[in-house]
Amino acid sequence: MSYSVGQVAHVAGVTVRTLHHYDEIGLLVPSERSHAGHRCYSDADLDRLQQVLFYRELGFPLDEVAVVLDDPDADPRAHLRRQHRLLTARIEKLQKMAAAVEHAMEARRMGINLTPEEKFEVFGDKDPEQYAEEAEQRWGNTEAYAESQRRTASYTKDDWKRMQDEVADWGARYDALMTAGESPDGERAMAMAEEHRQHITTWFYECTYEIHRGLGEMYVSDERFKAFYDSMRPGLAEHLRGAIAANASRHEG
Amino acid sequence: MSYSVGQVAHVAGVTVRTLHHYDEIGLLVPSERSHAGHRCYSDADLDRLQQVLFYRELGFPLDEVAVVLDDPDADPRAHLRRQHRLLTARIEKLQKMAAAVEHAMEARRMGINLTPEEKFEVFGDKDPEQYAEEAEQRWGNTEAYAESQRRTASYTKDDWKRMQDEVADWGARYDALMTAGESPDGERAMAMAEEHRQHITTWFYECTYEIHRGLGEMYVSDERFKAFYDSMRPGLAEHLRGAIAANASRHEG
DNA sequence: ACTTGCACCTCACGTCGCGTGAGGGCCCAG
DNA sequence: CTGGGCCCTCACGCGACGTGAGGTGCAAGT
Repeated sequence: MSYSVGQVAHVAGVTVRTLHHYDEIGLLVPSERSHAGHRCYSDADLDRLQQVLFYRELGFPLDEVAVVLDDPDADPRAHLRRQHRLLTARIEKLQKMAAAVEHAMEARRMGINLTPEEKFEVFGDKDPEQYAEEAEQRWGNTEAYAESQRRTASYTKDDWKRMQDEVADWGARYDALMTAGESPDGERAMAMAEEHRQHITTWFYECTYEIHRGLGEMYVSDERFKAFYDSMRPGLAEHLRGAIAANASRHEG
Repeated sequence: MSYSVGQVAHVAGVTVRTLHHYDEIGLLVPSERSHAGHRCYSDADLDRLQQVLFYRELGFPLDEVAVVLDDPDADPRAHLRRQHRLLTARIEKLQKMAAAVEHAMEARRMGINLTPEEKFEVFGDKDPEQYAEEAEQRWGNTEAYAESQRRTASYTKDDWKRMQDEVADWGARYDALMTAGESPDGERAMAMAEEHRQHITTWFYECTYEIHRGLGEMYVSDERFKAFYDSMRPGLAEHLRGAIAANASRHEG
């Protein structure tokens, strides 16, 4: 029961050259060679290959992979545990990136512009506060942006305007709704929340209820978003958050 | 308001050399040069850099990044949408990998061994059925494995045995529980489910209630896992699934 | 018996995305 | 006028393979 390079390459989804390479650098040396000098991979070799590919997938350089795999006091259980940790960490990171993208989309939708630092927060590889002071010096005051940013905001023309109109119309109706004393978890408020979600979905991206709920929270936690909504009517951000949450609950549950 | 290479490198979390490289290959050419020949990056350049880094992060080769960014009929909205799609796809893939790792852990825990194909399913980059017939020829019948696999299963010795004993003990008590006619959502069954979860957590990895629920489903859907549990007592797999679900519900909600 | 074909082998050079100096210029502080 | 700091342009190196080029072992068709 041993497999040739071609067979291994096939099931593992790698090229033959890759297997040759791993042999060359000693990362995965087939446990046997046939009479004709052909590489013969055992089941144990396949197991090792699987581990190699796993760590490679997560961005480990091959020499480090060799180190972790050849560590004598790491049994298979330890590897599985480690892999599970790495995966969940990775997933979390991507979810943060996704949240950042949603954040950026919302910023566009409202014509709010982000500072350079915020734009790169997606890749959150540094302490955001650490360089805060330094950034002030480097980048000057925020007003400088407000202008330069407002220009860049205009790079979609017609439909950008149309979309803004939709938002304004929605805002006016939400204002009226609040004047009428409607509760956030009332039918009409939820309908407005749903319309809000639809607006995002049609103009930007598929906004799930889960995402929508996250946005609702952001509208009160992020000052600029709060300011944007409260400019339509004081307290609207807070009210909307409730409506979004109520609307999400009834659709999810 | 323009930034030097050093400043840009700092906020973006890349090296100066990287920026030089992107300039060389025409991927990100700073919109201006200072009197002394120094690169001056504008806000728009920063935006572009952010996009570049984003697609790079997701594994795009730089020339393809150039293509998507220079596509004239792709406005910023389209990019954000695309990025969101890519991220969610990526997250899903990682979650499947995590599920596969959990699957592998369960297989180890029970001494069930997987076929080579199954081991590489983690990287699910091919249609599993497409090569099914071919695989039969290549790998021979499953009985051949059953043996060769059983050997490899022995590569943790002492504590592997101890763990097996724990499982056996638990099985005997679950058997008794069923003989007593306990319901899956009864207190005692839930306690056994919780013990089951704890067993996994102490021996393998942090088994959340969500993961546990997934395992419960697998115990009835995957033949070998079902066979393993039903070998303790017929119908145990099904009963356990219910107990796990009930136990998860009371802890989550 | 012969060749055709396939899957394997070993060099060995090419590519991509940078890392890492080497050698030099601009400008401000001491 | 001499450092020190940040910038510049070559230009070679490296990791993880891709991509032929040229040769071997073996089963199947003519």
